[in-house]
Amino acid sequence: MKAATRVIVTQGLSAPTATIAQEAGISNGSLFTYFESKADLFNQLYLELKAGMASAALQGFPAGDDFRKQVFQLWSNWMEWATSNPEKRRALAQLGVSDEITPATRAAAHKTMASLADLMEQMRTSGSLRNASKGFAAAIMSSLAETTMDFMIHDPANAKKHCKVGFEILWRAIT
Amino acid sequence: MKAATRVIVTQGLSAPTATIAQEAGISNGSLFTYFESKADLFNQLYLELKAGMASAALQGFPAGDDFRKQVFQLWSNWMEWATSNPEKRRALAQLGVSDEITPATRAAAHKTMASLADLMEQMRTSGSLRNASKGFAAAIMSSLAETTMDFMIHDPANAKKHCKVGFEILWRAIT
DNA sequence: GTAAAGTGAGTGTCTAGTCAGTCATACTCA
DNA sequence: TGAGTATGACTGACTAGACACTCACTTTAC
Repeated sequence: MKAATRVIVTQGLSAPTATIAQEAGISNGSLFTYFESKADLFNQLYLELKAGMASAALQGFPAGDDFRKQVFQLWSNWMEWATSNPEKRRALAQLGVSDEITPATRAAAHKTMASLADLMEQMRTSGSLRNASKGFAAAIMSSLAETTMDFMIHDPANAKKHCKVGFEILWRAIT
Repeated sequence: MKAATRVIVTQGLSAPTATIAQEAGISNGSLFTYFESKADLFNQLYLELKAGMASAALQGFPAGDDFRKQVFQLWSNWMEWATSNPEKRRALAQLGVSDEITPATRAAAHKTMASLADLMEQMRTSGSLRNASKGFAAAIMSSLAETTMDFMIHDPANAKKHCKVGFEILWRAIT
């Protein structure tokens, strides 16, 4: 999985399986004893990365704290994950738009993010996004997060600032 | 270009050039008298689609009107373009993440959107996004627009509502 | 001694791009 | 007027290369 992530980042999804195998230190043949096909590898990887991202975002979530602090904690965790795992994020971006990823895999990935979705839903209903539909509100929040991550990674010198500004935009959108 | 757009939407960027040629009603060989390579075709198409999108967004821009109305006009135009050209948008999304599109093409595309960027910059400096960097603010606005488009296309029954809600979120973000 | 894991050359398939030749068109001039 | 001719668009069979996946065989682990 790590090897595939690295190779996808540098060569894209059309990278030969042989390259992935080499990067993993195994033969091309061996790869197919672990994964039925290249598409299967991609689907499993997508699922693993999504699950890892969600669990990182929810790490050490403060239960009783006030709402703004909770949301900020979530935001910080998410940004922390993104900045310390830029490769995973880039690979995920590529996999996400690939048509090799089956609807079933996407559905499974969505399930692993259920807690995250619940929290977003809570944010939506409690503020000015309440007129937005559930999915739309979640998508808006995700896209604000994704855009902020892009800029933190692309411009690390101002990462802290981007993180804060991004959060303020989110907060103004949801309250 | 139209044929390529249609084929990319249904088959992705890995569609054979022969399929694109067939869709255009010409032979595979002919295609290469108009485009040096498959990548060249993709780059030209990307540029054309981006330019078309920008010009559609700026169509009939009201010069003297009050600022909120101006921004809303821009927003409406953009959403109108997206909903009446879902194929172009989907093709653009695929091309945008492809590594066949050269940095030079991306730069040229950026240039064709200069007026749009100017307007976004005006929005940024005049409101609460003034703490955000220029690029970051523009990216946030674009991603709000893109997400809204996605939902308008995906859920046409509520398109009008999504359009309005999306604009309100943008307006709250920039004022 | 045996089962499991690993190997990598080989196979079948796919496709971008080529090129030798066809065909439609516009123009010339007897 | 229309046969001849030049031009360049168009054609599609073909080539060369790439790559996912297989399988007969080797190595390792216990």
